[in-house]
Order: sequence, then C-alpha cells, then structure tokens
Amino acid sequence: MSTTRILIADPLEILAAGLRSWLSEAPEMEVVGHAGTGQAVLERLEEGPVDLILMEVSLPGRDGIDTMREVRRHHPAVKVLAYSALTEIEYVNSMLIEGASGYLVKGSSKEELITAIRAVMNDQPYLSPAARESTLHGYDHTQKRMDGEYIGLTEREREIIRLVAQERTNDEIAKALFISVDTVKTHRKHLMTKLNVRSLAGLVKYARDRCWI
Amino acid sequence: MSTTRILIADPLEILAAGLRSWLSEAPEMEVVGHAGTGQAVLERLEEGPVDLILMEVSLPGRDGIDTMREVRRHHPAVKVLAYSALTEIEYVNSMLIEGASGYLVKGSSKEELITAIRAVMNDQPYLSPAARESTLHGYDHTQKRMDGEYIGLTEREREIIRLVAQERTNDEIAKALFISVDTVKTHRKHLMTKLNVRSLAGLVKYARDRCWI
DNA sequence: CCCACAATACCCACTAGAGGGTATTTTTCG
DNA sequence: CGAAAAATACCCTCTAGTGGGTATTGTGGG
Repeated sequence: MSTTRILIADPLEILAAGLRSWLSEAPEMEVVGHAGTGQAVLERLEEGPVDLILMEVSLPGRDGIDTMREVRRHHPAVKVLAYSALTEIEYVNSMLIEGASGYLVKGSSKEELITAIRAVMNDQPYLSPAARESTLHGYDHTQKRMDGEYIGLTEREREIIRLVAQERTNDEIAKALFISVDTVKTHRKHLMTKLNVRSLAGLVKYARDRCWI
Repeated sequence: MSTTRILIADPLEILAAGLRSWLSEAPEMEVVGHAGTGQAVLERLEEGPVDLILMEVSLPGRDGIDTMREVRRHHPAVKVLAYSALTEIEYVNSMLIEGASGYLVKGSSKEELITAIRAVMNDQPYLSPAARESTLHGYDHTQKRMDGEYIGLTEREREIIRLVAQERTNDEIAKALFISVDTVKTHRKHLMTKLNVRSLAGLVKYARDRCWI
C-alpha cells in the first residue's frame, strides 16, 4: 500500500499538529502540508502531489464549499474529506454535492478519523453519524425543503448577505452599492428563499458559518 | 522551576493533541487534561491540581465567560489564559474582567503560545496583538461604548436572545414563555442596549459566538 | 427596612422588513 | 445567435421590529 499524502485545510495550524500526532499511529498516512485559507489550498496543490484534503467548511476568504468546487474542477483526482464542526444539512449537502468523498465531524475520535480517511482512500464514502443524521432527518424539524437541491448564491447576493449580517439596513446597503432599496429587498427575498430561512436571523447565521462576516 | 500543569478547555480533543505536540519542546510544561465543556473544566479542577487553563470562549453549555467566573470563585489560584479565535472587544473585555490573565488568539504560532504561557505563569498578563488592538481600538469603527463596562445578561435575557437567534418572532417567544409580547419587546430593548447592537443581526452574532444557538 | 434590580406590562409613534407580484435590461453561456 | 440567468426596479400590503417613555410587582442583599 502506498503512502497517503494528506493536506489539512484549516485556519488553525495547531490542528495540523494535532493531526500529525494522531496519524503517527497510522504508518501509511503522512501529513504533507497545512493551508489556512482556500487560496492556500489551491496554491499548495500546484506545488506537489496530494492524495487527500481534510477540508474545513469555514475558511476565511474562499470558504470550504467554494474551494471544494475549484479542487474538483482543477484536481479531480484529489479526494476531499470535509472536516467541520458544522453539522447542518445545508453544509453537509453542499460539500457532498460539490464532490466531497465524505463528511467528518470535528470532535470525532482519533479512531473515527483514521477509519474515515481509510474509507475514503478505498473509494468508500464516509459520513460521521451526525452528518448522516443530517442527510436523513435534517429537514424533519425545520420545515426546510427535503429535496436538498443545492442552489448557489450569486456574487451580488453574497455581497448583500454580508452587509445585512453586518447590521446594515436596506437603505444603507442601497447607498453603499449605488442601487435602489427595492433592489436590495429583491436580493433579500431571493436569499431567504434560497437559504430557506424565515428572517434576518437565518441569514446572519449562514453568513457567520461561511466566514463571510 | 516547577512543572506547569496545563488543562486545555476546548470542544476539540484534537486541539489538545496539537498542544501536547507543540509543548513537547517546552520541557517545563505538561498538558494534564482536556475538557470539552465548561462543566468538564469545573469537574476536572476538583480531581487534581492544575496550574493553568487554556480556555476557549466558545464552549457548549456553560461557555468560557461563565466558566471563567466559576473558576475565579472556586479556584482563585488557577491561572486562566483565554484562547479563542474571537477577537471582538466584548469577548476580550469579558474574559479579562472575569479574571483571565491573558487573551491568546487562536491561530497564534507555537512560539507565541509558549511565550504567552510563560508570561502568565510569571504573573505577567499576556495579550495577543489582535486582542490588544481590540482593547485599544475596538470601539473606533463601531460607535460602541468606549467605557467597556461589563454588563451581564440576566437568565431571562439569555432565554430571549437564544430564541430570537433561532428565528422566532416576538409573538412566538411570548407564547412559548407565557408572557406578553410587550415584555419580550422590553427584554429585546434591554439586550440591544446592553450589547450595544443596532438590530437583530447583532443579537444573533453574539448568541452564535457564545454557543447559545 | 429600604434599595436596587429583575421581570413584567403597557403607552405611543415610526421604520424596517417580509411576502406577493411584475418587468426591464444586461450578461453569460451553450 | 438565442435562451437562461442575473441584476435591476417598481407595485402593493401587512406585520414585525425599533425607540422613547412609564409603571407595577416581587425578590434578594445590605
């Protein structure tokens, strides 16, 4: 069996140290790098071979979901195992739809981590219990759409959600972007529909999770 | 010099592994435990001596700020170094007011971590640059009160902020708690004044940071 | 025993946001 | 080129939230 070269994509370098320590008992695995941002992930992939990325969803700048898409496009052979504390259905779905081979919940034990990596390297998808639970019952209690259709936000919508999450009023946003208040309202309506939330609170949580604020 | 016994209070066990790995080059430091919740911190302190706690602000259940207060009350000799990715002035202030000896920003290098622990153990407060920046200029751009007065929230106010952050309307909250809508509005007013935010968005962010939702 | 505080509840006024449309222009992409 | 998507902007209505008061009751601490 050849060595599995692992890149950890997480804002915290100390997490890479923890991972190295944990994987020391899995001789066929080697941590070959750490990237603190989505951009750094893409740059690292150009520099040398990587077999698997442990990818946090919440990355500053280009987040894990966006990075996932880029990795799929430019490096289809690299496997990605999502690795985040977030277990909400929208993030699990988004990562899987973008091509992740599994979703490991942060806080998993050393044993589960190693099991997950081995599974993914053997082309078997791996989902942590909490992530599996989300894909099965994530919509039960929340009136959310069951279809799980992944709907991306446009660039303009991302700008708007960032601003509303920063406590800006529609009026302030309109002035800042040189557009009409009505247009801002339209974008908000689209955002709330796409993300299936009831109010501003849902938008704020989503933006926070994706490190947009 | 005697050994510094360190307890790491953080939801992620792998962080404790990373810390152990990093501190292996500081021979006088020893990681003697890991606690994933505020409750676990207090229980661990009853079981054996600890010199310093590396305390995350965002802990599930009883968060770092509340735990800090309990540690001060029952174990005044134990030093606490706050350790979080949050750099907002309210969290830095809260932890320091509750008695933390320093505030280390997650994402700091191994060297800074060791420096910070040594400083704190020598009774010198330590603040990461970003945390210091917050205490000095945290209010410059945000119209927030400069006095930095720490105002605790009451239990009822915490209930309310949890619910508003969960996308509940005032009406739903009133029905759930068997109180008048006007009372809910009053609590919201108090919350917004105390936390110095402009709208629901600010309340949601605060609740999210403190792991209340 | 008082004072401070927490929790409750109401008044008024005003604004912002939610929810339903439709429609135009521009951009993007097959 | 032509279709689809994105960004723009307006209509309407209604509810929810913000912001300023005041006031009562109960409770816990000094």
